This record gives sequence, structure tokens and C-alpha cells, in this order.
Amino acid sequence: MTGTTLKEISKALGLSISTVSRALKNHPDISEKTKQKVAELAHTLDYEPNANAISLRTRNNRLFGVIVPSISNFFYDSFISAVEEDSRLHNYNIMILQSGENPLIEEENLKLCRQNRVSGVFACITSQTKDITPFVKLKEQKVPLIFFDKVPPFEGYNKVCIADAESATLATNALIQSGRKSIIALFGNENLSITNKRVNAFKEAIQNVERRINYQVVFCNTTSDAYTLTTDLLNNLPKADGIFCMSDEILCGAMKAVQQKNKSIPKDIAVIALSNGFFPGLYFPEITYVETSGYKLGKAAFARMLECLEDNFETKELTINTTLVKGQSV
Amino acid sequence: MTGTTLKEISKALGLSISTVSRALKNHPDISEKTKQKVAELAHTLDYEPNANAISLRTRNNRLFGVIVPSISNFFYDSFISAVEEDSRLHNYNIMILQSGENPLIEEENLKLCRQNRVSGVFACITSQTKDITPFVKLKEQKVPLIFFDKVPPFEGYNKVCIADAESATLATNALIQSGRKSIIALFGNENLSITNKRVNAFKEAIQNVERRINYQVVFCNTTSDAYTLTTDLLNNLPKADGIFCMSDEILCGAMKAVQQKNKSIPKDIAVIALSNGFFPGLYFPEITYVETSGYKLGKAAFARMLECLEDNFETKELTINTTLVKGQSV
DNA sequence: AAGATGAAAGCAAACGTTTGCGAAAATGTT
DNA sequence: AACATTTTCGCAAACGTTTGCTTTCATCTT
Repeated sequence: MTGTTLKEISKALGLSISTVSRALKNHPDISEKTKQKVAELAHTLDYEPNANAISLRTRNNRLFGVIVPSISNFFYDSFISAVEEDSRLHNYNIMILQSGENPLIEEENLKLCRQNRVSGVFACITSQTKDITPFVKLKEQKVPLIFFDKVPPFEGYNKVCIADAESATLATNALIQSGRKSIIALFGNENLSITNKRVNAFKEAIQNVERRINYQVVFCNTTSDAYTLTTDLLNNLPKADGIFCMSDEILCGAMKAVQQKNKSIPKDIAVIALSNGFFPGLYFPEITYVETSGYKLGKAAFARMLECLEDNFETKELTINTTLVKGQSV
Repeated sequence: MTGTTLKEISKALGLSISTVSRALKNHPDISEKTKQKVAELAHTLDYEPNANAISLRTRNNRLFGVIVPSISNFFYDSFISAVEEDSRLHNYNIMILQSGENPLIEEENLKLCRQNRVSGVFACITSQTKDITPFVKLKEQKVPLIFFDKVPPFEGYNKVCIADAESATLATNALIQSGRKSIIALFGNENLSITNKRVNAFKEAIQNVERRINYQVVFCNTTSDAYTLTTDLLNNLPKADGIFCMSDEILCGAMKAVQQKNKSIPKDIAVIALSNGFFPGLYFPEITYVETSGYKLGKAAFARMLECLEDNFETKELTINTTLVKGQSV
């Protein structure tokens, strides 16, 4: 029922528990002969160390908490995959927690992390999160905390982000260079700094060009927001010839509206998105996008975590570069 | 660093550890006065019980393992959400593990579950999984195991599945009733029983109708498989007027091909899918689908888990009904 | 007033490991 | 042969809880 223990093995072999423990860990103090015997019996008895006991004793459970608004999201999924991959490599486990855009659940999740004495936490805050004191508690307990993607607007934390401004600039310039004159620009939640950075970069890119370019900026929180807003805008601005989508969710909504209007891409209208790459490949023609790679972000976040585990004091803000991936939509 | 402990509270208050422990649990043996004092200090000291110590002592860590091929999948995501929701309600945590269609990682994940002494496991096997002895170990240790969706073809296990045959029948009949005469039928991995059940139901539904209906069945493992195969078939069978998609992955691939061919839905060709509902809503016109709800599946699986935790012996095979959700694609 | 009752709290063992230190046995050194 | 050294192993405490049992008082009963 509860699995073999060191005690059982030690009894069966007439050894002490400590000897068995050391034998299994290949400790030099133990002779090859006993190591053999122990290994054998452990195997036939299907011995599996009790992770809880180990964590308790060593005060290190080799577990990371990963907190995201939702796992139904290819961006976070790829982030998680990257973290998971590296965790496996370094013999860590991860506990994935969703906060569903609800700060209360987010706090619950943090409590879970603390109660499980995780070795570190990767967190992407919800767009509703104003108060980050639950996160501060972690910091007080010296458990490394890496914010990623959606990060709080405060100093003194580790942050790993997409190069928000750069990515928006890249996308906007692509639209400009294809000669578009009237652009619908769809952004996400207005509360987030990630959104504002992108909006500003978008506007700046447009102002940097001599030619006069019309644009309309709107904010939408969901795919269906994006759909209805795009539909409206397409009706009100019949001359619109370009759509800028800040995220995959938005791209999906916008594309539905474009399909409904029966606009031809890229002849009638160009579409570009900041994206992880999955959704753009789903459409025909494939959507041109600026890659905001959750995978790369995850790799960077993990590397930073490892640094923190060694020397805990400093905090850093990192940025992941982005690249334009050409489809046929611009 | 390591958080407040009962010992610290007890010392500060001149009480014994056991008294503090009982006070925090509202045990009747403890007076209201001390309960107050303890609660207060615990709060100001930010006491959080050490989950590892509790699990070790009580041999019950209130943790479920959830093993899926991938979380980048709306079906599994919604399954996980359901399980998570109910787990939260019952004060359980879940450990989400991806096996990435790799039986080796799947086994690793199971080992993790065993080492963490989880209270139960929800598992969806990979399409490559032939050998289920790692799962058998769990059974031997009397930890409840619920297979869901993709389940092994053996007796004596708890299984919770979509009504595979029924869903395929429903979808096929919808195609038939709209008068389609030449159907492209796209299915997933041929190894899986889930696939075979659906194929058979599809064929049967077609044979049950008097009218002569052409069809072509193909198997595809990925979205891009579905895309290329659909493209080919659309070329070879210009008369094709219906597409049956066994899953969301397949739907996405097929739709790309349809968009490329510039076929009009539903005039030129009807499209129907077995789906969780997310992707069908992304297209215009919205795709008609038979709802194979991961959410409902999760709810059922959790309920079954709870039953197992009470009386461990029996095993059951359950089935979730499906319903047709009308879009404008048929 | 003496024993019985009950309320409130403490003792100590246990969960399964890890690990510093000491003990015993085997080997080496002169 | 006597001592020093090394190899091999065991003892026991600790990690932070929970819980059966005991102890200590204050309160009732008669």
C-alpha cells in the first residue's frame, strides 16, 4: 500500500537504515558488495524513495511552482514546456497552477507554493493583479521568484519578458513597408504594461514615417471581443487595409471577422500578429507574424532561476528578442 | 527562509507543540482562549503548515497526478480544468504531467506520481503506449487509477471515455441528412481504439442509409498531416461535398486546405468535426460539431476517483454522452 | 471533605529520510 | 606484536507534523 521503505530493506538484509540509504546513493563509505546486495533487493522490492520524507529532511524538494493565468494558451504552454524540459534535465519537478485571471485564486496558488516549500516560482500575473504582497512573502522567505511575460510594474524583481516594444515595431514596420494606409490595431488588456509598451511602439513606428497613415487603436480582452470590434471597425472604416494583432487570441477573433467580410488576404487587407506561431500557421494564406516565443522565454526564465538558486540577492530584468516570420498575409 | 513552525509558536506562547497543532485545527480539547492566542500569533508570524511534513505524517498528501500526452490541447486543457476545479473544492491539489507522446517520459511521470505518494492518478495514455506495467504498479499499491479518453485495451481498469461510436454516428448522420454524397473522412492515429470505434461507427452510419454515398477514409497524426491529405483528396475527388474530422487537430488542418481551395462552406462542401468546441467557433461560418467535452469527462473522472477513494476494489468503465452543436457549416 | 468527573494541555512516538560522528573490523606499518 | 590507518558500518538526532495516551487541575457530586 504505502511502498517499501529503507527500514524494510535494512531489516531484510541485517543492515542499518543509514547503510542502506548510503548504499543506494553510491556513497564511498559503503563496500561494493553491500551496495550490490542493497541495489538488488531494492529493485526486487520496487523501492521508491518517499519524496515527502526527503523534502522534509533536506528542506529542498526540488520543485518549482509555475503560475499562469491559463494553460489553454499556446504561449504559456510553450513556456511551460521549456521550463519542464530544463527542469527534467536538472532533476526538478514542476507544479503547474492556473489562476484563471482571478487574483484570489492566484493568491491561493501562491499559498500552495509556499506550503509545498517550492524551491522557486515562475509567475505570470493576471491582468487584474494589483496587489503583489503575496509575492512579496515569497521574496521574504528567500525563495527565488521569476516574473515572466505579464509582470508587475515594480522595481526589484526578476523579470523575463518579450521585447514588447521591439516586436510591435517590427510588426508595424512590416505593415508600413507593404504600403498600407489605414490600419486597425487591436491590443489586449489596457491595464497591462505589456500592452502599453506595444501600443506606444506601434504609434511611434507610424509617426516615424513620412507618409500619412490612418490608424485606429482598440483594446480587447477576449477573442470574441476582437471579433466584434473588428467587425465593427471593418464596417466603419471600409478603407482599412491592414490589421495589427497584439496576440493570438486577438488574431483569431480578427480573422473570423475578416473571413465573414470575405476580404481577401493580403490583397484587400494585410494581417500581422505578435504570436507564438501556432495559430498563424492554421490559416491560408499563412499569417505573417513576429515571433514572441514562449519557449525561448521559458529557457531564459529557467536559466535565470538557476542563477538565483546560487546567489540569491540580485534581481534582473531580461528581455527576449523577437523576429519576423514571413507568411503570405502582408 | 524556511517558514514558521509549530515549535516556534509553541515556544513563544509557552505551550506544547501538540496544543498549538490542535488549537489551529479547532480541536474541542483546547480552550477558546488559547485558540485565540494561537491563531493570532500564527497569523502575525505568517505560519503556513509544511505540506511535506503533513503528507509524511498522515500518509495522505491530498495530491492527484494528471498525466496527459500534452497540455497544448484544448481537449485535455478542459479536462484538466474540470479536475482542478473539483480538486480545489475537495481540498486536493493536482500535479499536471505531460508525456509528450513518449512512453518513456510517461513512465517517468508515473514514477514521479509514485514517489510523491499521490492519492490517485488520472491518465490518458500516449498512442505509443503498449506496455502498461508501470500503471499496474500503481494498482498494486492500491492507488486509484482512472484512465480517460485514450485508454488501454485491457480489462479490469477504471475508464472514462467519450461515447466514441455515438459521437461519430451523430456527426455522420448530420452530413448524410444534409444530402452529401461524397465524404472525406479524416481520422487520427490508427493504433488507438478510440479511432477504430469512430471509424466503424462512421462506416456503419453510411451503410445504414439507402442512398449510395461515396467516402474515403484516411488517418492522420498531426494537423499538417490533415492539411496535406485533405489537399490531396480535394484534388483527387473534385466531387467531394463533405468532410468529417475526428478531432480539432484534424479540423484545423482540413480547414486550411479548404480555405486554400477557396471552397465555400457549406455551399460547396460541408464540414463537421468531433470537437471540444473552441476551434469550431474560430471560423466563419462557425463549424458544426459534435461536442466531445473534456470538461464533462473531467467531472465524471473526478467523481469516479472519489468513489474509488472510498471503496477501492471495483473497477468501472464509464461513457460520456455527446451532443450535436449546430454551426453553419453543414 | 473526599472521591468522581471533565476540561485543558503535555508527552512521546511515529511518518521515511539524511547525515555528523563514533565504533568496530580489517588492513597496513614498523 | 603493537600501533596507526583505513574501510565499512551503525547510532541517533533532526526535518515538521499528527495523535493516542497520560497528566494536571478545576469543578461537581454526594
